[in-house]
Amino acid sequence: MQAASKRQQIVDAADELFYSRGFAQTSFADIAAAVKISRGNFYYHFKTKDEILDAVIDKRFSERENLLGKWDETSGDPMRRIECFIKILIVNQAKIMAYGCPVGTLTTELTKLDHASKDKANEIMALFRDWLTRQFEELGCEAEAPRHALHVLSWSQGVATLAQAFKDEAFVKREVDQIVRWLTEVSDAKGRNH
Amino acid sequence: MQAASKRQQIVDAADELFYSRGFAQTSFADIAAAVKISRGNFYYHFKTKDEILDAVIDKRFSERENLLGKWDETSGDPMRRIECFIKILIVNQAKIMAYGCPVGTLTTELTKLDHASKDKANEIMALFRDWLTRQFEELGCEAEAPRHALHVLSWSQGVATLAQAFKDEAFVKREVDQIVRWLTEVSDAKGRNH
DNA sequence: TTGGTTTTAGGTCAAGTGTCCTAATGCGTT
DNA sequence: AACGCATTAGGACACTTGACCTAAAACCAA
Repeated sequence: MQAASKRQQIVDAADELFYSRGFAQTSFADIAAAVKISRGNFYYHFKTKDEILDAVIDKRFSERENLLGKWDETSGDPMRRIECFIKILIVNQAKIMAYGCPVGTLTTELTKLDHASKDKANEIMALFRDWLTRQFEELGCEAEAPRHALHVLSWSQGVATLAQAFKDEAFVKREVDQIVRWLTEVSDAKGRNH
Repeated sequence: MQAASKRQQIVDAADELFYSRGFAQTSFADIAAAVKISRGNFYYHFKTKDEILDAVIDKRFSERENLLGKWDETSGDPMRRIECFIKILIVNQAKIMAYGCPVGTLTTELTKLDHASKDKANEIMALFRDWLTRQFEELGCEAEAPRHALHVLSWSQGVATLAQAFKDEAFVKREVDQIVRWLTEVSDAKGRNH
């Protein structure tokens, strides 16, 4: 009948709302209204708010996992792949300028709430970190790979935060270009060693 | 009688709580309990929650303003001053790893809430940006000064975000060293032009 | 049609929220 | 001692929250 199951619709709506308003500031009623169901029906699908949060985190995790996996397959060059990662800042610019990075803002909020699922949310960040580490390893950076990975991740998080604060499109573009240049330097430095 | 006025005590307590738990998740009762006053007495000092928020933002702003001003006076070298700014990440490491950057997390939260005082909070970030711009100008970077300022600010925000996520002390130290090295390069490049 | 499962609507509940009021208390000045 | 002001306590209010229940509706297989 319906394209997506009601449960999936709820998770999708909650995902959007948690992103745009924050987890704590999104109520059952908000989500229910977004999916156009009653609050009672809502309870049928999810017993607690934390249950929805876990579902949203699971969704975000697997979506990111799929995206990274696709990049692994489509572009043979690890350097290209890291570039893809960085370019998310451009692709999702509008949303990032409005609500920040979905991953960064969620981990920050859940940590402040000292929420039971904060570690689970952090795993998305760790997914990025580990994927980036693998890319740098393939690039020939053995010992430096984990450090480079954190560097790129940190860089992009900073750009997202300031993009939200100042809404400066040129700044985002500039920083992305700069990361790519830095990436080229790292890659070239490795190339000279072979 | 008391060292600080009751009003000041309330603002201080609210400042701490807004930082550690977030604005929306801090209730009147929380603040009242922290200062050991009744909720009714609370209303005598502040009529609305937004009024407290504004007072907290004012406090944070002037505190940062004073700190930057002190650096302007004590160290004659703009390069030293920017270094001081970056080293906050080390000085406040414990709190940053627990709650993130006080300025960054507040602007993020208020933007998501679409709160009336979000612009006011952003002014603290702008204060940093403008101060950094002046330092880079003094360093001899004319046209690049605003760009360098945003770069340093963005860098530090990224480090704060990841520090909170991964609690990796070595990472923070490494990134701080790296910013200082980058700073030296920028400064040296300018030095050659004279 | 029947019967059973899935799904829905609507209402209730206790707890907590920001806001607001009033009465009482302390305290310094006269 | 008496007055006036600043400060405090405690409760009331209207409202929202997540959680929970029950009964009706929709659906589907036998």
